[in-house]
Amino acid sequence: MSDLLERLRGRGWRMTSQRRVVAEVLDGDHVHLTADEVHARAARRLPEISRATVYNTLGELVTLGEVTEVSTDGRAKRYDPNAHRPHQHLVCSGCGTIRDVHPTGDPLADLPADERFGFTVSEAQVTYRGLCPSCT
Amino acid sequence: MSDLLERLRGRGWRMTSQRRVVAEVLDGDHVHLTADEVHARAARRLPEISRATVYNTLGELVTLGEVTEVSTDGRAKRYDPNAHRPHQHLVCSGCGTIRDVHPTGDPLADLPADERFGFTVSEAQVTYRGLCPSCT
DNA sequence: TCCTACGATGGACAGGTTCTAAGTCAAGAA
DNA sequence: TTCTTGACTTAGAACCTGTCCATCGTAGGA
Repeated sequence: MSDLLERLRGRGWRMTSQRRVVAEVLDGDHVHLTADEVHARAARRLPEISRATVYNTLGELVTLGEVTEVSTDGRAKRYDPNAHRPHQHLVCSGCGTIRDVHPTGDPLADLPADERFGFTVSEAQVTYRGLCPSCT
Repeated sequence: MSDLLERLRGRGWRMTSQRRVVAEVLDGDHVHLTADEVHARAARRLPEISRATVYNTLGELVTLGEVTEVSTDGRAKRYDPNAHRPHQHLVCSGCGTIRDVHPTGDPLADLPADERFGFTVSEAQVTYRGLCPSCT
């Protein structure tokens, strides 16, 4: 977990108590938290942390490539700290639970040149949807 | 384009001028409009149409399976009138343009049983991201 | 033509996120 | 160590998207 803090420091990040707490929250359980959940967990350790700071910090972490944004429904974005190992997401249509999954094959290879319309395609995100065991 | 109106009438839809205009807007250019853009275009023909009506009508069209919702970023949902031919989306990270694409292969088949965690997986959405010719 | 249930209206409201102006502090310089 | 400064944080307002509600209007059958 200090890995992340080390990397951030190495990139010249000014280390404040707020940023440290946000980074530690994300680096803890590898679940997919909303900004509000991150704020709630951070506030347990640093009660006066403001929402704006959480949003700012999350935005910076995304820019730095340390976490990725996941927006599976139209509701709040979720933040995925597992940005270094490529993976896709499996979402329960019932309760919204998200799991990281690792499909075989490369979806990028499945998009023929004549379906790219001159785009420089760099990424393929796959979202699997279904019902989890408890919602079935 | 009257196809859509015919189908809706056939399903017992009560045809009002508002619903007609919304359906026609969607059935016009096959682009992916936000609810607000649909409202703006509809209002060019029927200035007093309200936002609530546009949201209601779009929601009904989604329920009927005539259009699908697409949320590629965390921002406004977009409405895709091309609901009858299965396809995926190619999104420009620069300007947000969305194109329908038809990859080969079936992403559902690429998710092994031991990566399904007991879920009943029913659908796989693929979002390709990159830069369009004008944003490159 | 008349009725009436279904649809439309607009304004309030709510959740999520971004912006702003003012105050605070980490970290390099002296 | 103390000073300095610009980057960071804060609270709250503002904004955007979407939903809800009470009331009014009208499509379409009798």
